[in-house]
Amino acid sequence: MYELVSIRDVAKQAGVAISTVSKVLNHYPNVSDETKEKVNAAIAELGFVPNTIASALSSKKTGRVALVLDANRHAQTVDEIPMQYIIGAINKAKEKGMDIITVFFTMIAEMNVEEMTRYFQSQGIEGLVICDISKEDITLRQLVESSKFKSVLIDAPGVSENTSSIHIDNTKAQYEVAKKFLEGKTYKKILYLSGKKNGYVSEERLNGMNRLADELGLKVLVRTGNFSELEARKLTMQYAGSKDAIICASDLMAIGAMKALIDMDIYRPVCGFDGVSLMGYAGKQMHTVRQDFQKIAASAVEELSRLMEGGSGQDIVVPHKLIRIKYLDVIS
Amino acid sequence: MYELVSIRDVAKQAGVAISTVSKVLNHYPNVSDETKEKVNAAIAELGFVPNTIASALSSKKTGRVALVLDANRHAQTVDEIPMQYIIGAINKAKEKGMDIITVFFTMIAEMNVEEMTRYFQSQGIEGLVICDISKEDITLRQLVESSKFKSVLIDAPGVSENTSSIHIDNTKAQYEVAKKFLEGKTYKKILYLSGKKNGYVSEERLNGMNRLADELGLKVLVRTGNFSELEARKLTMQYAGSKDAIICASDLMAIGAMKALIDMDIYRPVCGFDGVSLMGYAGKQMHTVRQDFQKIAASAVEELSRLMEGGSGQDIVVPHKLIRIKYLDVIS
DNA sequence: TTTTGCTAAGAAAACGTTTTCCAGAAAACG
DNA sequence: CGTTTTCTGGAAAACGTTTTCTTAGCAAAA
Repeated sequence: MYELVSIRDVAKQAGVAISTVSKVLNHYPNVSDETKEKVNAAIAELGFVPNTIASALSSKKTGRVALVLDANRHAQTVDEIPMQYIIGAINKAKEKGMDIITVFFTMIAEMNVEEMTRYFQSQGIEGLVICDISKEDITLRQLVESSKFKSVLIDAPGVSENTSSIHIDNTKAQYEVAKKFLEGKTYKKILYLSGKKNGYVSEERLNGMNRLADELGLKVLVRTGNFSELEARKLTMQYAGSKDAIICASDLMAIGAMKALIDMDIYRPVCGFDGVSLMGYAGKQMHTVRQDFQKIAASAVEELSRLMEGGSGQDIVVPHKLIRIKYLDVIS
Repeated sequence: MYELVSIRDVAKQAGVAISTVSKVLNHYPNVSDETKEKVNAAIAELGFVPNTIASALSSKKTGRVALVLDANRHAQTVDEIPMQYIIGAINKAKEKGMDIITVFFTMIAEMNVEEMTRYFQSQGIEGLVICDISKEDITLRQLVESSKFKSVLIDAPGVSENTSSIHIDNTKAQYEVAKKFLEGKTYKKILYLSGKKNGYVSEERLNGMNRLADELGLKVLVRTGNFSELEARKLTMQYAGSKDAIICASDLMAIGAMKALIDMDIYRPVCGFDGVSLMGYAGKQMHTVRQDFQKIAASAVEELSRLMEGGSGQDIVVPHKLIRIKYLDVIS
């Protein structure tokens, strides 16, 4: 590191004490306009930028935040959602003067709570944005509940003094998109490809589906597709023959289903969920739910910042949109 | 931050001086096995983890590295390459005890060299992995050449004492894949969709294409597709009618070309470049060049670490593979 | 005039490490 | 047995900030 100019140099240049420079830097109240100006002039002249590391050590505030992403997700390289989370989080963090450290589940999978705590603490991490935690990620859940860090959970419940939750209304969204999908149709026998067993969003979406089924008197066969394209493909091969339509808890599964239908050479309408642009490449039109993942991640960072400033946790529901996705939506 | 236990506590527990603990921590030579054991016992007992921030301040070594990604890239949400870079870099960094800060071009676009330098320095960043810098990114290039940081350029030239370059042999790869694509065929009139004007890899690939054209006596019409699907689509619409085949400098453009051909309802064989799995979703078979982006990014971090330890820059050529991509390659 | 209250600015300790330098003991040497 | 060398461990300064405490100065109140 080339530390060219320090607060010390600024102080000398401006003819004031180090502490005074620091006060100007941190917008302390008790400093005269005159001194402020002198200091700012010196800062500009010397091209001083505060050393965030020293500042972090002294103030015990790092502004560092970890974005924790599911490992399973990027196993499927076509899954664009994690990247959207990253972009949204990083941009907002920049705006807020925070630093995002991206961490994958796999990196911390073998750790227990104490180890995780120490790992994050030694890195100076003060808050966590956790994406898609499931009921089975016990250690991570314990970490969140330990209240050692402020955290925001994307797509998982868990509001407390130190924890907020941010998500769309999955139940409602699944209900609505399926309803629209079925509107004016006479499909009764539905194959529903659910997400993960013990996944929060999966259960909510399933609830939405069930509610609609009750309302419309549908016969719904539920199978767990694990959010996997391949799994959806298999299940479609197995069950689609005797069904009227297929409703999926994710677009990736919808693609798997569509590909299977093509291979089987039968037609069944398919309904998706997520609104990923990959869908456009399957070359089909389809009803789905559009989530703005970048915006969700940005809101999560914003919320985390609020928590870190002393706010207490809350449940945030972001709006979704029902769309009909098609090729031209994507490339234009 | 909850600093539970410091080196001071360890020292007290082990009955040695602070400096001794530090020496054990950093594997200094002059410490007896007996003392080492005492210290390690104390560390284990207290669950001590060194505070990386204090360590960074004191040693003036942060181990922080910025991964700089092209802004244009993620405008196309289906582009999976940046995510592959991120995964590869982060995993290797973890292994090496380094920290990756992901930075997008857009964030630093409006800065001049001095500002960029200060920005990175204030963040304690010691090295850069820069992806896809082009000839027009003058400031970033100046930053690299300023030698204030060690850097590794992915897909761009620029070897010096402080800078390494890592890339496949684009010229050769383009030559080979096109040759294989044309093998046994009689296509003579080729539409070549090149990448960016002033892009390093684009020029290299074009050279490879030209070499083959000379060799085989092909008539090649070169148009700049800017690595954009939409642009490739337009160019295909415009020129494909009078050509025998289309060779593209990226898979994304190949997809654009294919979609256009479908819309035009004519058949022309298409050749791609990159081997992205998205290709599988276009539902076609195609010749292309497979690059392992995760591995490339991992090697880049490894190389950066070598530079930071005093090694000097070098040019690293990683191998590529010629493949024929198809749906099942992707989902299974 | 003396006291009180207030503001602005400086002095200095602290944050948790690393690293240089030094002292003492033990070992090697003549 | 005295001298030098080697080895181990400790003391203390340093890294660049923040923050608490103190003081000087001055105006208002008594």
